[in-house]
Amino acid sequence: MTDSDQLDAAFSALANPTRRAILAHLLKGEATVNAPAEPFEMSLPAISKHIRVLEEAGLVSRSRDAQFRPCRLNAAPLAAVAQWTEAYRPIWEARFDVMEQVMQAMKDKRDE
Amino acid sequence: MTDSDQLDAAFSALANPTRRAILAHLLKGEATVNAPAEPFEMSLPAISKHIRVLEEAGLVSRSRDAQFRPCRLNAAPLAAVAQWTEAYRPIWEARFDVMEQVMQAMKDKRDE
DNA sequence: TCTTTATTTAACTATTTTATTAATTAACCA
DNA sequence: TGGTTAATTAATAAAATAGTTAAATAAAGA
Repeated sequence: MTDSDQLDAAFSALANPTRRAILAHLLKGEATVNAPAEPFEMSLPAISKHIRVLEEAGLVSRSRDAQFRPCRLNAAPLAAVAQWTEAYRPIWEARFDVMEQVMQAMKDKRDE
Repeated sequence: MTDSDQLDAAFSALANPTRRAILAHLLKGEATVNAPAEPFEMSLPAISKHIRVLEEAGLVSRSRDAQFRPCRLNAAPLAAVAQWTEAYRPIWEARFDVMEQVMQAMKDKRDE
């Protein structure tokens, strides 16, 4: 799997609100399939599949505990995502600078 | 459009290597549809559609210049992406800490 | 052993995504 | 005006995604 494939998998996995919610849930600690399913009006197999997508993207790993399959967060692919976005930071920061300048100019005008 | 919808759109748009390459291309400055198409073995309509996806995610905006439609990068949605990932930074950094500890332990062992 | 709990697999459906080629629109230029 | 360039739309097709319900599997526990 190339770096690009890993980013594909990570970004695709993150492109779904249910999956992002599952990750957020896992920030609080391990959880089984049932646990993160509760807040969603969705069948268990659907949640199970979402978890599999997260697992295949390397965002989640699972162990075995009797009939439970506890998931835990593996944020490593998010480090790659964060690193990728960093290349664009100067652009959006430049934007904010422009916005600040505009706001300053408006303020100056008001205070004339 | 909710915050979540915006993240959906941004992450989906970024989940494709052609689209990420188009963004990378736009880091160097404005470009027309034809320009970022060249390095890809892909038809023009395909590139055109990718640009539309980027546009709908707010990552690109376009103007008009005769028969050209120059695109420019709009990195604002990436600020939201970066912000989203920040919540997970402590997790991956903790991971790296563990890795560092393991490496330190190996070093210590070697130096015994 | 029988039942319950947790989870996955199977089978299916609807929608979306990604690409293609052919045709169309828009604007310049000779 | 007629031709060229740039880009989009239309029509289509294959594959992936996201969900469903029903059935199967795995382990615990009475």
